[in-house]
Amino acid sequence: MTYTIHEVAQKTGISTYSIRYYHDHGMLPFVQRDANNNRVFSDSDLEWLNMIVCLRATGMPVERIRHYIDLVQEGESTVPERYEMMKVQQERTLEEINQLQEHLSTINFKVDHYAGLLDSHEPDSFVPSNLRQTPVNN
Amino acid sequence: MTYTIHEVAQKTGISTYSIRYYHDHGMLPFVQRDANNNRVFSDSDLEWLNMIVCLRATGMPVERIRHYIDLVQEGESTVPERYEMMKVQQERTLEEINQLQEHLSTINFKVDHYAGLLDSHEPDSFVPSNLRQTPVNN
DNA sequence: GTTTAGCGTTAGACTAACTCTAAGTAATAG
DNA sequence: CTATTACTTAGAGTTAGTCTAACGCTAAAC
Repeated sequence: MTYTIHEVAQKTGISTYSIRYYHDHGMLPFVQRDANNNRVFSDSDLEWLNMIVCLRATGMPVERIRHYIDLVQEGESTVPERYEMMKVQQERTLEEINQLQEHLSTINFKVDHYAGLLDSHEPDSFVPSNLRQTPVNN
Repeated sequence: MTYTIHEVAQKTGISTYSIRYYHDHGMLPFVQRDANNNRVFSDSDLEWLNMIVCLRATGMPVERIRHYIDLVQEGESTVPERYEMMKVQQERTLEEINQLQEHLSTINFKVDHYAGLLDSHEPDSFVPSNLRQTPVNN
């Protein structure tokens, strides 16, 4: 089964711009061309693309991904380096998730804060008069 | 208590470049200048900076953050919009964490895969001869 | 049989959010 | 009094796209 660039974009949710960008930067070395010079994607190219998306989304720079893909093509002797790369990425991603969770709780706090403010200004809600007009920080 | 830009960079882990960038783009409207035109940061500026970092790290564009900070300065009447902004950010961050967790399991899989490969090539490990030299995909 | 619509191509301009460099000022140290 | 240090600004450079313009090929419409 083969796909046009637009079909790939549809299937993966990645823009055609990005797909061309990845291809042009050596991250999709197996993509073929048809008689009309159009890119032809196979299922295995889609899998590669998914891997690229995974690595990008977890913060690996394009240049590193390119290097990783080069390593894969060089064969089994590069497994140790690939292993190290993936362990680094694993660590980085765990760290990133932790940070996001911390940021999320900051945001949760803000949401609750604003919800409280809005609630206390609902016309129907009762607020003791000595609590109205409290200074709102932010 | 006040701080120089380098002290702030140290305290927060944000580069002086970024701090100036945020200030220049209206996201730190309360930062003062000393007689020598150098930026002077207060503890409350540090808190603002932390909020900026939180919003940036969870994917809010600089322009939106600026807008948020403008809203805060406009006073209580903008609480509903700020509430909506924070709820959007909350939702987006939850989504982002979920995606990262999915990507992490892809990476975990790779790590295990490579660990297995390395293990089976350890000189001391026993591998039945009919299992050696299996084709390594990637 | 031409023309026009549709999908693809490339080269290159544009953008966001930094990141860095260069050139300048002002206080401080020797 | 000069040298170093800490800051300033303007503007160039970088990354990872994103978009536009100009063009090619094919297929359907007139």
